[in-house]
Amino acid sequence: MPELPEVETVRRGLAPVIEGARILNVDQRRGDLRFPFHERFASRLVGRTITGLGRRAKYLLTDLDDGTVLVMHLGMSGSFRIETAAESGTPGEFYRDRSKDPRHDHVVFQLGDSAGTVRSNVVYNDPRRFGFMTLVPRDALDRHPLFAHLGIDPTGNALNGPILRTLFAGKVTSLKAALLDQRLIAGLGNIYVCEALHRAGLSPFRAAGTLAENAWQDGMAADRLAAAIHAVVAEAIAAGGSSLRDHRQADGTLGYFQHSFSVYDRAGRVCPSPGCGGTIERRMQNGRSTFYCGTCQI
DNA sequence: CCGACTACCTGCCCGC
DNA sequence: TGCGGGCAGGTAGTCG
Repeated sequence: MPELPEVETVRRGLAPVIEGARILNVDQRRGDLRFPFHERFASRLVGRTITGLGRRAKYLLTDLDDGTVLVMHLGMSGSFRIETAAESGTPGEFYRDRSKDPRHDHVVFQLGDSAGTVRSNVVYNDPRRFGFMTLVPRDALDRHPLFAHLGIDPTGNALNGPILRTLFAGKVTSLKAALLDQRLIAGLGNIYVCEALHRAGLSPFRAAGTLAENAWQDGMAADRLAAAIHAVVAEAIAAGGSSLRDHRQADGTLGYFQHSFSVYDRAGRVCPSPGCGGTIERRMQNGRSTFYCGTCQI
C-alpha cells in the first residue's frame, strides 16, 4: 500500500506513541520477512529507548539511544497498529483490530516507560511479507546499500523543473519508468506517478529525455511535472494517505485520498480534466498497470 | 553502466 | 460453490 504519503502518514501516527518510549520486549514471530532478520534482532532492541522516528523515501527510520537505527520498509502490504492498555483498562489486555488477520502479525514491539510499565504494543502486520526491518548504525546510514543510491526527495525544493530536465536528459526510457526509478526520485510509486502525470498533462509513454529537449514544443513540461508531483504528494499527505483497499492510518482511521484519484483505478471513467471529455484507460507498462487519459496527456 | 524482466508472497476478485 | 488465472501499493537480483 505504501508510497511516500502513506509512509509519512504512518510516521506521524506512530511518532507520538513511540518517541521517548522504551522497548520492553520484542516478539519476533518468524525468522524472515522479505529478508532474514538481523542476528539477535529482537535482543538488540530490548531495553533501548526510541529517540526519534524519521522517514527517508518509503523507509521509516527509528532512532535508538545506542546510535543504531531500526530501518523499516512496509513493502506492498505492511502496516502498523497501536494497541494501548488504556483502551481496555486492564494491563495486558489490548484492543483488537479485527481488520487484520492475526496470522500476519509478525513483530510486536512492547513499549513502556523508563520504570518498565507497559503502555502500548505496536504490531507489524504484513500478509505478503514484502516488507523488512534491519538495524544500521546511524553514522553509516548514508553509505548503506539501501540508501546510498536513493534519489532526491519529491517533497522539497530539491525537486523542480531544471532538476527534472537534468535527471531525465538523454533517457530513452518512458517518463513513467523514470519517475518510478528510486535512484532518480525516491518515494513515488505507481499511484502517485499516474496521478502526477495526469495532472501535468504528460503521457506516461513518452521518452523521459524529451522533457529536457529544447525542441520539444512544450518547454514548461518539466516545470509542470515538478509542480504536479509536489501538489499530488502534499495533498495525499494532508489527506492522511490513500486508502486503496485497506490502508489505515496508525490510529485506525481510514485515509481518504482515494476519493480524489483522477486516474488510478478509474479505467473507463470520464477524464476529470476540465473540457477534456476523454476516457481513462489502463495499459500494462513494465509489468504494472498505468492509468492515463489518452486525450489530454501528450 | 542502463533498462527490461522476474521473483518474492498472500488475498481477492473475476469468469467459468 | 469451487477453482484457476490475473492482479495488487515495492524492490532486489539477474540478464542482455
